[in-house]
Amino acid sequence: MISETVRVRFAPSPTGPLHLGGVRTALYNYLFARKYHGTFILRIEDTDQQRFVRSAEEYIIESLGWCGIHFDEGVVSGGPFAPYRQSDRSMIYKEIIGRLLETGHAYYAFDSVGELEEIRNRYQVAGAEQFQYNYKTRQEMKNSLTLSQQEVADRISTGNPYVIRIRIPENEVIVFNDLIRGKVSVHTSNLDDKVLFKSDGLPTYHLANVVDDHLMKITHVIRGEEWLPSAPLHLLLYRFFDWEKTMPQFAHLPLILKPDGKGKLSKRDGDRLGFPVFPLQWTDPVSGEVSHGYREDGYLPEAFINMLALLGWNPGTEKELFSMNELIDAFSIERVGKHGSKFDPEKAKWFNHQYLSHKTDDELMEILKSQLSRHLITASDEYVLRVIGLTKDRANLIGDLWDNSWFFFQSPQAYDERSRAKNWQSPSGEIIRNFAADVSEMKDFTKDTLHEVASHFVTLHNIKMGQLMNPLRLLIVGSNQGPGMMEIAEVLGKKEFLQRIEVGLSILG
RNA sequence: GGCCCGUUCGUCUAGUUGGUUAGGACGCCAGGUUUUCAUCCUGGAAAUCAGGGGUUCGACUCCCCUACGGGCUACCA
Repeated sequence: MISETVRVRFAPSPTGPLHLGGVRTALYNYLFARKYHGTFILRIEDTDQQRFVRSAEEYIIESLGWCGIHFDEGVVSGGPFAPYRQSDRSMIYKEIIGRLLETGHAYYAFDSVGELEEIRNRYQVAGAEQFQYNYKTRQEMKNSLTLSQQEVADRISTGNPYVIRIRIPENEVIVFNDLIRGKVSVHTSNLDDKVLFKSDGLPTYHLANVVDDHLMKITHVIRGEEWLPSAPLHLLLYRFFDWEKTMPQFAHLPLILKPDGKGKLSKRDGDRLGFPVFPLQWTDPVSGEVSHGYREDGYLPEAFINMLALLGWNPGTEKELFSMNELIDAFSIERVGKHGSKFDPEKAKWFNHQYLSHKTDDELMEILKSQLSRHLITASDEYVLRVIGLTKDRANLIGDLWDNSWFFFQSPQAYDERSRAKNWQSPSGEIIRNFAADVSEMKDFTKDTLHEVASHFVTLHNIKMGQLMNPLRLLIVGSNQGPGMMEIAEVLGKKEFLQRIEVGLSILG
């Protein structure tokens, strides 16, 4: 089925940070391209100068790079179809739209934004159906269909702002085959005469997208479901330009929905429910507002990608852990689901836990060391490695490495109130004091010998192991967390161990 | 409102020539391991396959209707 050389593109609009859904769209395009040994292109669709955000393009590139999604052609590396930024291609669109004007498939329209708004209002007040600039209404509007040729020429030459609209044919059914949904059909009477060229001299998405996909020899358009309703318009454009023979195939991806409630996932949901919606942290250049990112929140890119890949696609097997190469191998557009998926932040955490626990101790050591340096702590590799061995199973996020092990590197600054209330009883002080005395006699300070001493101690004093261990942990760690008490003690060493007890006793009694 | 798309455990999903005890995963619950908290292991609850009609010996699988959900309906993408 896929015989020709595959060329696909990811074509984001630099209006802000790329969110989860955008990353997934990029990912599916990337997997598809790699799977068929095709070319993957990054095109920047910056035809909206109102919403343009300067730092967005850089953010998008950095995000996808972090994810391991790399481009063969595009704004970064260039390529045979440069330029890849639509604002740098405006001459191309300007020239090409002339063909549609000549063939009568497009026309000039002089109705101002204000006039249009007024008409929409009038329709609404009258309780009529929503106003559409279409075959029914275009005869009553100010455009090159209703105005004399002379007046049109005059208006243009005197600088009267205008747009160029497509002239949607009447009474026709547009049918196309979507790779994910199968046959989709729309009657042209439901389509409106969309603006192709704005009065600012730049094309709209619809025109630029079709022109560039054709010029860049795109074979498959894999994009979000929000484009499905306008796909028939795009098809018409291919026909009017006489590009139908090389028209790409379409695949419309279902959307990613909010975890709770209804609607598509938005930035607000992340803030509200406490999970990142963006791959990287984003600082809004205007408001200065900072949004969380998966990278900064401690997710591994492999985990993030794996999670995203399975949100809307599945391999048909029970395997769920996939490296990028495995994804490329297993991916197929036919196995992308048709319906939207609610995003589950808990599952994202689970994926991260999986990837973290599959890392080697050496890899984790490097990560923890970088966290240590941030806390101005230095420790030998050997020591960090021992700590990793004891704490790595407990981490979900990268930050947990430090959160679960900081007490190996510094003594507790405070004693957790709840642990204290639960584990520090009146006899605790005396128990610990006596135990510390026994420990100070020890020559061989290992977890095994400590256990022996502890067992002996609890038998002798006729107490339960917990009565010794729990308060001990409180003094050593500061709360009721962490790996086995004696394992911690062994790593800490006798001197540090006894010192923490001494300090703790002086505070808690 | 109109148009388009969709609908299997709470969530992500398997189920592709119609015949399955409707499978897995996350989460949840219980038990085990443990000196704590996690991890880990074992087990469990959890879908009348949105509802109703057909077609058929037989439908989650095919058709129709309804309901519900989502998207679009800008000189935004």
